[in-house]
Amino acid sequence: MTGFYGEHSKVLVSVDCIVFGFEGDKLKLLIGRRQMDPGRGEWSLYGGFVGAKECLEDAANRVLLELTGLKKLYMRQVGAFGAIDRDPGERVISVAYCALINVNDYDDSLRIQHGLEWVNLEDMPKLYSDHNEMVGKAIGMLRRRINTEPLSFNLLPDLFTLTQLQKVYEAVLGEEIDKRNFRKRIKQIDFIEKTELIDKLTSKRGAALYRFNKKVYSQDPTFKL
Amino acid sequence: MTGFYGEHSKVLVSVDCIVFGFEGDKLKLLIGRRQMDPGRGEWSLYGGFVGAKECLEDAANRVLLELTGLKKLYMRQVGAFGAIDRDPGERVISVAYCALINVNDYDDSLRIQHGLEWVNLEDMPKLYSDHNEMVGKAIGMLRRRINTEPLSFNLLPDLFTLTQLQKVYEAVLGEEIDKRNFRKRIKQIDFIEKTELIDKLTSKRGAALYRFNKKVYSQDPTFKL
DNA sequence: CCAAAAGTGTTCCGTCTACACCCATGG
DNA sequence: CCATGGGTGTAGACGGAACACTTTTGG
Repeated sequence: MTGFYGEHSKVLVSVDCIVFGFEGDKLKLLIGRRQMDPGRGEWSLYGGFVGAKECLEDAANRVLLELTGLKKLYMRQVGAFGAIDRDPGERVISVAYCALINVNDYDDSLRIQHGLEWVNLEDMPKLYSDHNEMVGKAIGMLRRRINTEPLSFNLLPDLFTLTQLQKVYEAVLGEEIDKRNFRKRIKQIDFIEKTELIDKLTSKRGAALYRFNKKVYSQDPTFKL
Repeated sequence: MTGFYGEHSKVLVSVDCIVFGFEGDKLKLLIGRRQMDPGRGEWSLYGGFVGAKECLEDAANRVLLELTGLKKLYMRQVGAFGAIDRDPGERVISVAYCALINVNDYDDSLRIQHGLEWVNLEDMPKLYSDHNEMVGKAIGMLRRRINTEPLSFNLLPDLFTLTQLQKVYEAVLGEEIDKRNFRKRIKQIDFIEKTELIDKLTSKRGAALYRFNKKVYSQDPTFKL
């Protein structure tokens, strides 16, 4: 080790992934029973150590890929957590990342293979170490950003109905929204496109399917729901 | 070292402090010439390594105390920066913290002793490594939060005039605000108290001095400017 | 034929914005 | 007496919130 800063102490750095999904009308969180000591058997976020030649985002993406089989997820840093004894095993500073996935894209066998479960956010149990705090911060971030960043589409299939979209907003914000007002606002957003397709699964009458148009969005990436 | 996670690599972790002040009608940033290799002589934020027995907040507070002689500053985590070669010397993951100080409380001899300068934010030079990115993120945070968190008072003396307060808002948001509208909104906020005192320094007529009432705020810590 | 979800407009109220003049005082 | 910054109110525009009924169709 020939570093410039040799005299200073080094610490383990990990990433922990807060993976949100959406099903029915509930926000879900992907957690598992911890499979190593200390804390074996406790509910926990899924994480991993940051490699010597790996940047934080790469580490988070690696862990997410391992976990979901999915690349290019929506992912945002939640923050660094560095209390001395946050990990009972040894000092570990962890950087939390929040990812949003569409549950339909998710290969359930991977979930089972890793011993993971989707839990409703409102039923979240006590998690290992400071993981509850990480989840809390992540939700706060989603709430603050959902009206100014196109988050919500990451939780839905490519084609979605307005009712589904509204349910996502309601689940993230934790409050009911008036249907007519919601749809009025959506109509003004030009990167949410109505398609000719109709979804007949969730209702007898059928509902128009919409799509997030990334190109239109990137031309004017400002909106306010 | 008898850790549970012994096989994983450890890295140096530092904190970098983004210190904002306010003077006249400008936001200022405290930076200095880097006094060690690599990068000696480049403009840089002030930072320090995180000790083995020190949590991130403590490290940031230690560095800020060293720098300003002040405790209990308003301080928020900006985020973790972990690109592999972000530091040309050796791998260092850095957690950036943003602090707001009242320039009047600041002992200028400490500034000189550390070779630091206040620069206007708009004249910010190229900084060492990814420090410009840190500052950018910090400003974004301030802008998003200034209307829902009582930030602004940290940049002012205990007693301040409404014009001073407005200048802080204008500097942070980077836009002019209508004086009458601003004062109308301030009047509705009950934790901003008018005192009987009058400031005769900045104007001939004299301006009423106001005060942030922490107790009133803590009873109802929600507002919206 | 009925249950279940989709779809659709209007009114009201409160909030934000634009805007210009008088006041007090030190020098 | 005048230059400087302090202080004040109103009208019009706009956006958000409340609110209920009709449509379609599978079972």
